[in-house]
Amino acid sequence: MQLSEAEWKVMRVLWERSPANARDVLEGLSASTEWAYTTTKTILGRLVEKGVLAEHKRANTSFYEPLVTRDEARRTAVRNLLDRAFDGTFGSLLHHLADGEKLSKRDREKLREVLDGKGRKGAR
Amino acid sequence: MQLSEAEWKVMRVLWERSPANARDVLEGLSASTEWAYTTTKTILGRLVEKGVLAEHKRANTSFYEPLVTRDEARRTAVRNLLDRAFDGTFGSLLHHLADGEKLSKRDREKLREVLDGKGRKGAR
DNA sequence: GACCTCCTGCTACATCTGTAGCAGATTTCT
DNA sequence: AGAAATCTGCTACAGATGTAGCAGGAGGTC
Repeated sequence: MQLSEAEWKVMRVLWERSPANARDVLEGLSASTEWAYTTTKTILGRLVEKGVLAEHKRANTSFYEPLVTRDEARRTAVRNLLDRAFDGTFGSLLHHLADGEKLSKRDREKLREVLDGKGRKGAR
Repeated sequence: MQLSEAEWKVMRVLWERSPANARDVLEGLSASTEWAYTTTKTILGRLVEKGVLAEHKRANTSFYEPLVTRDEARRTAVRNLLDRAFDGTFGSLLHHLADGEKLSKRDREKLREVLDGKGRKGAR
């Protein structure tokens, strides 16, 4: 399930604190975005339609909750990038990242670290 | 400059062999796509408009040539993914890749290799 | 020179995405 | 209860994207 830019914004908030209503999301976004309340609602609606969010009402208000984890969404996004721009292979992306992108010393260290298995969490 | 799915497809062909005309591109795509000739033309036109391709005519036919390198386009695409889905930081993506994604032994080796600076080309 | 083929420029149109307004129902405050 | 604040469901609309048709001009063929 591909997410659009605006959808990512909303999801980011909901992965932070979930069940949340539209008002909560709008506030959670306030740093990065200046949306009308209804804009938030529209995106939330589309996400529900896409099956990415669950919606349940309490009183007259809808509360939303992710049905996919952030990691799943990320995986999909990476997969998509791979297919579009990197021959569909990790190798290609990895090479690009490590070779071309301006990784900071920190990033390199960090990456080496995870590669070495430190910081591994529940090896999938 | 963000490229759409269809635009990537066309660019892929042109990065392989440019200058090429619409017919060439269509043929270069034939493996992955079953487009009408005019579809190819439309995308080519949009890419020219976006300033991603140069177009010059010989006789009554247009030939196209990339104005951005594949690497530049990839960089932009990665940056975009980062911003959408990974807090805008490499660290986040790297961690996701190394930790979560199912990297093959080969990929891990390769990654470590590039990290170590082997296979470095033109260390910008 | 007539004809067939191919190319271009323009137009079209459905879907997706970003953004938001409006009206009516519901809740809350006083 | 009446007013004020909210929420929801629907509608709208412009720009991007995917996909392609059509008509007229240019070039090659016999």
